[in-house]
This record gives sequence, C-alpha cells and structure tokens, in this order.
Amino acid sequence: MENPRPPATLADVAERAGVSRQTVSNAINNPDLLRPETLVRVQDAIDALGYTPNHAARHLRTRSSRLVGLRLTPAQEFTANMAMDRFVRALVEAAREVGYHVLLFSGGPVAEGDVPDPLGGYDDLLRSTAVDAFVVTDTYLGNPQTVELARRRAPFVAFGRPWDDPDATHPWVDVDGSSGVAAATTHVRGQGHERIAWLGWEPGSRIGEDRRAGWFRAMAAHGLPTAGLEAAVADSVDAGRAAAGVLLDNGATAFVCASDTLAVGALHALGDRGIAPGRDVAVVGFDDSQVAQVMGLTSVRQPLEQVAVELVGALTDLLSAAEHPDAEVLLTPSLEVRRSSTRG
Amino acid sequence: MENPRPPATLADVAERAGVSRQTVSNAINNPDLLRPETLVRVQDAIDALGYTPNHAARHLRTRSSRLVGLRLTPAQEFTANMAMDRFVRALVEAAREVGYHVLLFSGGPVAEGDVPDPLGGYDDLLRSTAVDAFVVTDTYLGNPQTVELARRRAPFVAFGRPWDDPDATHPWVDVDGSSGVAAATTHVRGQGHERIAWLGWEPGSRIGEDRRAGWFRAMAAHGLPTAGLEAAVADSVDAGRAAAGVLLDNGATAFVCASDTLAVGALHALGDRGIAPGRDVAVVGFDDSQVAQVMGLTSVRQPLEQVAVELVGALTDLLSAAEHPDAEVLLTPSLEVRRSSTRG
DNA sequence: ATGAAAGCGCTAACAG
DNA sequence: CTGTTAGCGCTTTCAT
Repeated sequence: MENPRPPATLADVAERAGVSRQTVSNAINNPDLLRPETLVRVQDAIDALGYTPNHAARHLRTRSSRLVGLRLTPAQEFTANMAMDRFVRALVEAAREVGYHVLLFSGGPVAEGDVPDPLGGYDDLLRSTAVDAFVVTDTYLGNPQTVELARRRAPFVAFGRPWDDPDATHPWVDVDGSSGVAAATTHVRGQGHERIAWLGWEPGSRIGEDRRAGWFRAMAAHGLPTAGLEAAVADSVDAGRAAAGVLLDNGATAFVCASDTLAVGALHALGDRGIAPGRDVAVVGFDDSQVAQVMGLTSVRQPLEQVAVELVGALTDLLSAAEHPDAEVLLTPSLEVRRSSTRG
Repeated sequence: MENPRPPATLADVAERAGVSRQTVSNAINNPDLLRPETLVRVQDAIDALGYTPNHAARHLRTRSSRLVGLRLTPAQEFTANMAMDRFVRALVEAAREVGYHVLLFSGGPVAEGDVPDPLGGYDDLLRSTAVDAFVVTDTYLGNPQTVELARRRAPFVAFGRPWDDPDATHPWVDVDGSSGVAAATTHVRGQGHERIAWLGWEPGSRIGEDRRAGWFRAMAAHGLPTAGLEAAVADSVDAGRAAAGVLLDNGATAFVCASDTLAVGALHALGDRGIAPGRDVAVVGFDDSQVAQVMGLTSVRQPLEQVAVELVGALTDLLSAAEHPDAEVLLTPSLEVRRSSTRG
C-alpha cells in the first residue's frame, strides 16, 4: 500500500524541506540557483515524498505539454505499414531521451467513398494545446496535410520529403530510397548478374518513382541494358508473381523490387519454375520487413532509428529556437544481404 | 494564415456570446442547463472562434488527462511484436471513441545483463498524473509489473491473463489461445489428416503451454494419438525447420504451430523434401502476421480490435465507477484458412 | 438559468 | 540566494 494518498505537491516538499515553494521549483528547474546545502535538503525531501511535478499544472503554466502527436492512419500504404511498428518504437525512444512522450491519435473512421480529412484529428489537438508539435509520416502522394498544417502555423516535422511542394519550408527527414535501390542493384551486379530487372509499382507514387530511379541510374552506371526488364504493378504478391514470370521470360536473372511484397511475389515465380533463389536468380526487396527476415530475403533497410533521432532533433530545434531551423535531412538506407541474392 | 494568435479561451467565447465564462463552460459540459436560445448563441461563438477547451487547464481542474499510457518494451516476444502494430492501432481507435488518447512511453534502455525495471517509466507518469490509467500488455512469464502496479494502486487494465497470480483482482482481457489451436487442429482433421503434430515452444511460457493444451485436447477429442508428434523448440525459423523434419520422419502429415515463425520453419522443411504445403501436408501458424498473409499460411488470428474495445470498456468502468469492475474477458480467436492447410 | 468567487499546482517576474 | 505575488484556463461550489 504505497500510494493511497494523492501524489505529493510542491507545497508538501517545501514544507518538509523548510523552504518556500518557489525554492523547490528552482531546485528542479534551475538547480544552479540554490546553495548546495539547500539543494541537498530539498532533494532529500523530494526523494522522501516521491515527488514528481504535476504534469497538468506545469503544462498550463509553461504552455508546453512535452508531448508530440503522431497520427496513425487506419489504412496506410502496405509497405509503410510494415515499417511503422519499428518507427514508432524508435520515435518513442528518441523522444524519451529529450523528455518527450508520444501521443497517438487517429483521424477517425473514414466513411466509405469519402475523402479523408487531411487534418482529421490534428485540429483539436492543436487548439486544445494538447501537444507541442506533430510528427507527420504520410507525406506520400501529394498528401495535403503538410500544406494545411503549415497554413495553420502548426509546429511539425515530417518523415518524408515534400515531394509535391517545392515551397515547403518545414523541417523534414527522409530516406534516400533511390540510393538504397542503386546499392541493391550494384550488389546483385557484384554477384555476377547482368539482366537485372526492376519490379516496381504502378506510376503515381513519388516514392516508387524515386526507387525506380535508383535502379535505372545504377544500371546505366554499370553499362547494362534495361529494355524489357521493367514491370510496374500493384503492390501485391500475386501481381509481383505474374510480373516476375514475364520478366523471367525476358531473360532476367535478378530482381530488384520496390517492396518486400513484390519480392515475395518474385520468389513465388521462381518456385513456380523450380528455380533456386540466390544461386540461380537473385531477389532483393525493400523495407526489411519481418517477411524478409523470416524468408531470408535480401532487402533494403531504412535507418528508422536514425530517422527518429533526426526528427526529434529537428523538433527540439523547432520548439526552442524562434528562427526557422529548416532542417532537411536525407539518410542513406543499408542493404541487409541474405541468401535470396547470394550464391554462397 | 489561419491561426497566428494563440487559441481562443473560454473568456473569449464568453465575451463574444455576451455571457459569463461559466455559462460557456456549462454549454460544453452541461448543455441541458442552458436555455436553448442561449445555447445556440454560445455555440455560434464557439464555432466562430474555433474554440476548443484547453487540455492542460481542464486536466488540472478535473484531475483527468483523458490519456491512457501504453508502454512499448524494446524487445518483446517476437510473436507478440508482430501483432503489436495491429493492437496499437485498434487501441488508439477504441480509445478515440470514448474521448481518450494513447500516450506511448518506453521503460528506457536496459543495461546489458541488467534486470529491466518492471515499473520503468510507469512511476513518473503515475506521480505526475500524466495519464489516467495504463494498458499493460506484456503480462507473460510472471512479469511482476501487474503486481507492482496493483500495489501502487495504479489504475490499469491488462491484455493478458494474470497467469501466475491467482489473487489478482485487476480487469483483464485475453484471447483463448487454447481454443484457437483446438480449432486449428479440428480444421486439419477435417482435411483428412490424422498424424497432426504440435510444433511448439520450449516449456516455461504459459502462453505456449496454453496453446499446446488446445492441440492436446482436440487430439483427444478426435481420438487421435499424440505420441512422437510433438516438438518444443525456440521460436525461430531454423529451429522450426529442424524440428518439423523430425516430425515428418515420425509420419506427421500436418503441423499446428505455436507461432507463424515456427510455421514458416515447417514450410521450409516441406520445401526441403519437395512436399507441397496444403495438398500433401497441412501447416497452421499462429497470429496471422504479415508473414502468414504473404505466404498463404493458414493462421490463428487474435481479435485484437475486439480486445481493444473490451479493454477500453473496462478502463472507462474502472475510472468512472468507484466499485471494482473486475472484468475478466476471454475472447475466441478465429482461423484464417489459406492454402497451406487446404487441398483445394 | 446565469453569474461571482475560489482554487487546481505550477512557474515567471520581481522583491528582499 | 530565497520568498512573495500573480495568474495560466478551466470547473466546482454557491448565490442570485
């Protein structure tokens, strides 16, 4: 029966330490202002009472909740979804290190056939000053939410480039998918492959176009042909499987894919023809999802932990400095090499 | 340039509507107390000003943050990890419907070889009254945190039974893994299999023992032998693959597994011998992870959306009623049948 | 049905 | 270096 009573307050600590409330406040927020001996006395009282400052009162006074909002959209891009869990964990950890917590919210259910409100959920939190800032993740496809948030002067940092808004001035952090795919392409080239195919998404996704560009660039750098080695399909296993079959007919001996899902499709296509992944034909996915890890699929891995740290860094800059930080960080992914792309 | 100024306050609304602050407060919290015409006038002012009550002030006054805390542990059980993303989404959505948000926190990094603090992160949030209650997820393996939280009189609800604490009185919601596995076993029996093997975890996990019990019970109910049809290994693909090989040697024609990871191992074992999953040998996993979905693996699916709703229900009861709700809910999982277990 | 007064716990500004 | 005063925005008495 440790805590039957309500938590201790500043006044309780002050009384016990024989000082004023303000001195206790200073002991916590500006310890340098106190004489060492006083500080010790106050600190002892704090420990004895198990005192922790009341969050609401501090928030009300300082106008800072030390909370960052993150919206979970009901249906995100499948690939993004797979990485979300890892990203959220990384963000929580990075935020913790600077004394912040993460507040999760959702935009609410979207009625069938309805256009989801880009600001759904954001607005209330903003006006109720429940969070200090937002981390925005779904910036794909010309999502208008960053524009809207900027218009409202809402403090936020984005995971993802403002693809469709060259005028954007908010801080953002992104991963260079293009260079990740280029590295993957070079990797399979190093395994001896020359007919390296791109198994990508249908046009319309800037992320997808960026990834494809990495393949195209690397192929050019290696002086390899690309004609007939390219497919653009929906992000599903079946679509990937069918498209990979066609590419195999065109003589492809390696697949670099826009997602792990498509890569799994390619693996299935190999299975259909009794071709051994790795030894005969190389397959590389994107996102290093659990699927890739479990299936031994080589995959491009986003440095989400680092993304989170950079985002939190930009966030603290944004909230402390009055000047605009204007952080624009592009991180390089790594390649997790597994047996689907190696002959060993 | 919508919101250059700080958000409107109750006083702003009152002035604009020509009433006192108190009346505005009533309009929001007790609309019945107002004359309809006054209510309309106040409501108009609220809309015009885009007023939303300040969260901190309300929290300070009412001593309710309308926040539930959820701890993300750095390294959870692999299987649990896979379902976590879905559960978090469901929880955020369920909480939203009763006007709650989810606050994510972590216990902080655990030093190498150190015993992680079961209360890490909880304590500060509790004493700072930052959250109204917690949702505790990792109740496996005699995790002492529920006991500690109960001792501190912290309001919380648990996802997971208090396996090792028969005296526990907190509300909990869990999924009946045993019945899910029994259903899976009966399903493969219906596909004509009789040598149905259990591919499970090493002893020591109550969850694992519970799932195994479902297989054992169903086998007995069908009058089928179990001797030599059981393996207990670590939760990894390689371990599952090796163990499945042995079980195949013992004549197993179906695998019911404690996790999707082990099921993938079993699929690999089939691949090693050129056996077709589904047609020749059935494989069923547990958790309906993305791996299962992508690989066409039949799997037991936990009703996480329903779990979240039940948890939130128990939570509101816990926070509203003074009496102990003592909710104990056991939900039944469903079976997602895919081609790994069907002959069609 | 509406208004006035008080105070939740904290910290910024100033006084000593 | 420490204490006093004031007030953040809201809701809960208690009057009217």
